Amino acid sequence: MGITKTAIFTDQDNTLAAIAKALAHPARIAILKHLIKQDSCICGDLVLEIGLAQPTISQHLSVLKQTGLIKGNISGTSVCYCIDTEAWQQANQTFAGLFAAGMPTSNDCC
Amino acid sequence: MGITKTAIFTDQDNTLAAIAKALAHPARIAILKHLIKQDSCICGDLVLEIGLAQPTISQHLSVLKQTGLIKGNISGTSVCYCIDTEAWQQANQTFAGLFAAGMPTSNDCC
DNA sequence: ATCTTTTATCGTAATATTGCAATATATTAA
DNA sequence: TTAATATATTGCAATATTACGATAAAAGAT
Repeated sequence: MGITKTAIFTDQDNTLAAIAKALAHPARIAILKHLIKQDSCICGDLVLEIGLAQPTISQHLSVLKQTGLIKGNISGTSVCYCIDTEAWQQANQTFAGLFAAGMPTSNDCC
Repeated sequence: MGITKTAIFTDQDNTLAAIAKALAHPARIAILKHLIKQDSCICGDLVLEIGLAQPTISQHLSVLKQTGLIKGNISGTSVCYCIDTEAWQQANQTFAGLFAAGMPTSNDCC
C-alpha cells in the first residue's frame, strides 16, 4: 500500500527508521557533508555544488530540517543552514547502539 | 521523477545512502534486532514476531539480503537468516565516519 | 516603488515502496 | 506419490519519493 504500519513497531524502531530515511538519499548525504565541511552555514551554494535544481535541493533541505538533523536561520534574503549538533549526536548514539548490538561472537549462519 | 540521479554523486555517498535506505523501515530494524537478539538464525518466526504477512516479511528480508547486511542459509524447508558481520562492521564504520565528521566545535548556525 | 536575489511552494510526471492475496517452488514427512 | 510445511514470486492497489518548471514570497538594492 506504500504506507508503513508504524503502529506495529516500537517508538525506538520508528525513530531509527525515520533518521535512516533522512539519510537514504545521496543528495542529502552530500548536503550534510558539505554543511559539515564548511562548518559555517550555506544556502544556495548547494545548488551549484550538487547538480540538482533549486526546488529539488530545497525539498531535500526540508526533509533534513523536518527530521531535525539541520537548522536554518534566515539572514537577509538567504537562509543559512547548519548541522543541529544536538540531534546529530543523538542520531550518532542511536546508530552506534544498533551496530554495537550486532557485533557479538558468532560469525556465520547456523 | 521518483528516480535518483546516482551518477551525480560519489560512490561513497551512494553506498552510504543505500545502506541507510535498507535501514529506513521499522520492520527491517525490527528484523535486524531480532536476528541480533537470537544470534542463532531465524526464518518464519519473524512473521509471528512482527505483525506483517509472510510475503511482506520475505520482501523486507530480500531488501536486507540484497544490501548485504544479512545472509541466508537454506536448511531443510526453511531458510536461516543472520547478520553478515563483515558487512555489518563495514556499515558501522561508514556511519561512524559520517557522524564523527559532524562533531566539530561550532554549535549554532552562523 | 521597482528590480533583483534568494528561497519556498505548487503542480505535475515518472518511478519506488509498502503490503498482501494468490500462487509457485522446494524440501521433508507419511 | 501425496500431503504438509516453509519460503519466494507474481500481480495488484495505495501511497511515497524524486525531480523540476512555474510561480510565489520575502528581503535588500537602486
